[in-house]
Amino acid sequence: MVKALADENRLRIIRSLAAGKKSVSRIVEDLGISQPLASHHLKELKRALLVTIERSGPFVYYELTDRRIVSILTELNELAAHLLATRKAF
Amino acid sequence: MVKALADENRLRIIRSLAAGKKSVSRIVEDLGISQPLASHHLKELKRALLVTIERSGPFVYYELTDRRIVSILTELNELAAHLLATRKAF
DNA sequence: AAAACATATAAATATATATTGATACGATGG
DNA sequence: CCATCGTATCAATATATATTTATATGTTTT
Repeated sequence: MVKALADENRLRIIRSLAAGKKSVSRIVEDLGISQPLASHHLKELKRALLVTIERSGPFVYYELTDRRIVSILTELNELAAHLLATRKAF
Repeated sequence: MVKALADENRLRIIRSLAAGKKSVSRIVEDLGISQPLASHHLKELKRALLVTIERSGPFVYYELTDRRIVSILTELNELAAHLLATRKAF
């Protein structure tokens, strides 16, 4: 699960999905990445159970399985900011 | 930072350090990994500001910079357990 | 059924990261 | 000062993962 989070593009996808359910093409234009790349990362997120799928016509909508992931990532972000701000040296 | 967490051995090191400051050799025997490998992972954790160093004679003690990382990892673990328990299919 | 669109998969490549084995460095005790 | 112990670094290798390009699959519309 942590590995699924350890990628810039997947974190961006999660951040994008925090606003709600989205189709693949919507994610593609939101992030400005190629469609196969988006598909690949969505597959990884799904494998980690972080997102769920919903088909509707030709569209496939992805949605966060559990919004707790967003708050956990927020905590991690705050911790990182704090560590950066208070570190002694580079 | 998430990348620093995305490794089995590094998670084990953090779990081990949750009990308190430890020397490299202590970590090596705790985890049963080679000394260079432990050194390598400790370096990564340090790079991510997750651990701090303290030298004492020939020993180098590593310590968690901030214990919040432990609770965040606990939350992640609980979320993972929950997602696994409630998933619809494999 | 053909065309158009949305998404997924496959193959190829590139890149990053983990691991091992050998060795260097630094501190300590004899 | 030499030997030893703890730790770090280096080089080599293995493995995993991201990215791209091309193509396949499935759905809708006409």
